[in-house]
Amino acid sequence: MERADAARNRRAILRAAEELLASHDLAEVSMDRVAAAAGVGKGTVFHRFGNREGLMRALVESRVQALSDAVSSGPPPLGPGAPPASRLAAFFDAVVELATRNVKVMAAFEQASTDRLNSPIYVSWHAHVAGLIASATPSLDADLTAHLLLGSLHSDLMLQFLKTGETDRLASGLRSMIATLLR
Amino acid sequence: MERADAARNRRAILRAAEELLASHDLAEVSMDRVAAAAGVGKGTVFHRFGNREGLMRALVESRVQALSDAVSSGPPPLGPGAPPASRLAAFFDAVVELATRNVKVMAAFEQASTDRLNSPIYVSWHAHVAGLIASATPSLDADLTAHLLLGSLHSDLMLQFLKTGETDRLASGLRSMIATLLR
Amino acid sequence: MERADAARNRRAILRAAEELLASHDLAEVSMDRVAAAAGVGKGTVFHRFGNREGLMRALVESRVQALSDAVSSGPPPLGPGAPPASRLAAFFDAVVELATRNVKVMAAFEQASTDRLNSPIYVSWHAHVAGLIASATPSLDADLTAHLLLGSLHSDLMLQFLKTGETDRLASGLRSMIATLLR
Amino acid sequence: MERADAARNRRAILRAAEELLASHDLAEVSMDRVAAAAGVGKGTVFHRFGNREGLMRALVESRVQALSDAVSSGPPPLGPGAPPASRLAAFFDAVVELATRNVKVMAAFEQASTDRLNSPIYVSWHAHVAGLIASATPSLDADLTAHLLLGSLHSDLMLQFLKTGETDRLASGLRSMIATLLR
DNA sequence: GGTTAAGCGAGACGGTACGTCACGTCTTCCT
DNA sequence: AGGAAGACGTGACGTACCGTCTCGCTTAACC
Repeated sequence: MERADAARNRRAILRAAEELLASHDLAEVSMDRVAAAAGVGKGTVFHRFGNREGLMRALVESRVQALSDAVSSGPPPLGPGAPPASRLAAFFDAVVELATRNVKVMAAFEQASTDRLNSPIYVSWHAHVAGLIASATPSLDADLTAHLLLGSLHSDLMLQFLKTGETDRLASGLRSMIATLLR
Repeated sequence: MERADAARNRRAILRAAEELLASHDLAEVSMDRVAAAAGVGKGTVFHRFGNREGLMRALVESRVQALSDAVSSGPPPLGPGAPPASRLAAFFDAVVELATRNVKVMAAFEQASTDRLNSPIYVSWHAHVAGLIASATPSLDADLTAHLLLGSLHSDLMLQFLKTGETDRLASGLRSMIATLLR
Repeated sequence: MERADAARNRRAILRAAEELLASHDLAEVSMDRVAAAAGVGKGTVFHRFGNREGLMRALVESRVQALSDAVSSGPPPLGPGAPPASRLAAFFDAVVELATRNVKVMAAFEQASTDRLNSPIYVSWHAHVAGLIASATPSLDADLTAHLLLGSLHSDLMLQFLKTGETDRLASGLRSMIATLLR
Repeated sequence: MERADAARNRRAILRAAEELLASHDLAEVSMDRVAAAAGVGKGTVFHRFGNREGLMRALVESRVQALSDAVSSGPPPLGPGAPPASRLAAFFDAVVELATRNVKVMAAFEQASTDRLNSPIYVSWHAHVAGLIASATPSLDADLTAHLLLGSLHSDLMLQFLKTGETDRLASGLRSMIATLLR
């Protein structure tokens, strides 16, 4: 079992990392600073998360958990039960909303990631999207189309639209794009 | 005017960087090594290109020049004259082909870039694509759609498809996606 | 406590620096080369010694330790017990001998030093010499005279006499000078 | 012949260097800054003075000229005519005074000099001092003693005494030292 | 409740990349 | 034609980062 202090430190680190990301430029959030801000030695951070990528992934995962649950077992249209096209639209709406609220975290993850396309999160998202596409419009190359759609979620684009406060323009644009493609 | 030796060194550096990128892992291509491989002092590299990002941008630009020329003044369908939809398809074909041949360079640029969306290349590509979309299908949010389409060209995706040799699957998928959207 | 590897590296660095100084021109002994010769990263050298001056000081200190011990607790005439004049003569003999054997190191230190007169070594030497002068000949301005005498030990002078193999001429000249002054 | 503008630039450079040395820390007086302050291209500085050492030497020489003249053809006791001991005392008084007024310049020269002991100025001073010593007290090793005495004039010591405003203590100490030695 | 060993915490340490700076050269232009 | 200007080349220095390693401590499970 994880010791009590270990759990406490894990939380402290995640929280410190989040706050630093929120308040500072990405490049300024070094592992050292995270450790210091968490009131913890650097070794602890690495012990707990392996490396920068691990920390950032953990950060993302903590923010993504709710969505995953909603998708796999929540109520429609996000969860099972609704028609694929609706689920897809709902999913991208949710993802855009999620990414909007956590741009810095997503950006940090992307930047630290060595193999983004094979990270658990991307893989699961891709599987979900591709599955929905396949059942909605079998004539499409579902696998590829899923990649292309998910490509729209890169943090730099999110950041750009967030800066001008047009995130819903992004969301609606994506939704109509999906609608057109699945027709 | 640029001095003769300066020009020679600039070429040597660009060439050395390219060769190193081709033969080594991206992380191993340090500025020092580029300098050494070019037979030039490290200071020279920084003097000429400012920083890593500058070098990588220059590298990309050198590879992109031909495409830019073809787009602005070459023969149709890439250049002016063809209907927008054809030009768009031709453009993405060309970009995929270009990116395929220079994945390492593109990846290096992305990784070193602090503000990809505002880099000259992205800006010009986006302007071109958005313009074509606007004239082909005025009902679309051209600006946004251009961003979404260009999002498909991230190096990690290119790399993935290149590894399995399916780059034409990517190209054709993109083309049909564009066709659907512009309809 | 100092970690085992740290101690090992410290020794390796000092040794490499010494050998490089012995075999190369002072200007060619860069921190990079020292690191490389020691089989150690450059960061390690700076981590351990702060900067060039720190490294050179450490080098000198390592060579000076024996003399310091002999002065503070060794047998007369260098150590306590002998009359001040003898101790002074013995001290300068020893210092000249020491400096002769380590000209390059002393020169390197002088060159890298920003505030030679306040370096621990100079301060301790000066205190020792001034103390002896004061007790031998109270009528002298001991503090000042100590500075003047120590001024004779600049590496450029040592080097000059070393080149012509006349170091004992220097030593005996100094000794007789001291004798005259203390009379 | 030197062109008029060349001479003007030479003067401007020397003057700029002096002012910079007076108002800034030695390490901050780079050749670039001297050139800029003189309103002149960097190439001009190097063209005129060869390198940093050359510039600093020129600076020192410009300050030392008057003393040299006084020594070789001025009135006693500095110039010829007075007994050697007096001339020596007068010389060191003059040098201390000179060095005091120009510590920064002297320090800059020392620091930039590769072979101080063979610089024209040191050589001439040494010859003068050694000659006087030899004729005043033939039993001494004049050559060596001259070196030892001149060793007292290092800029770091001057600086130290200048900071505490005790330059006359230094001068009188030196004078009595000389008196004792020549007796 | 005390003991102990395994996990944990802390940060010193190692190494490499990046970027700055200053010196000195060299070409190009101007007078 | 020679001097002025500064772009250019070069290497050294030092910083900052990531990730490792060692040593001391804590804690949780067991006696």
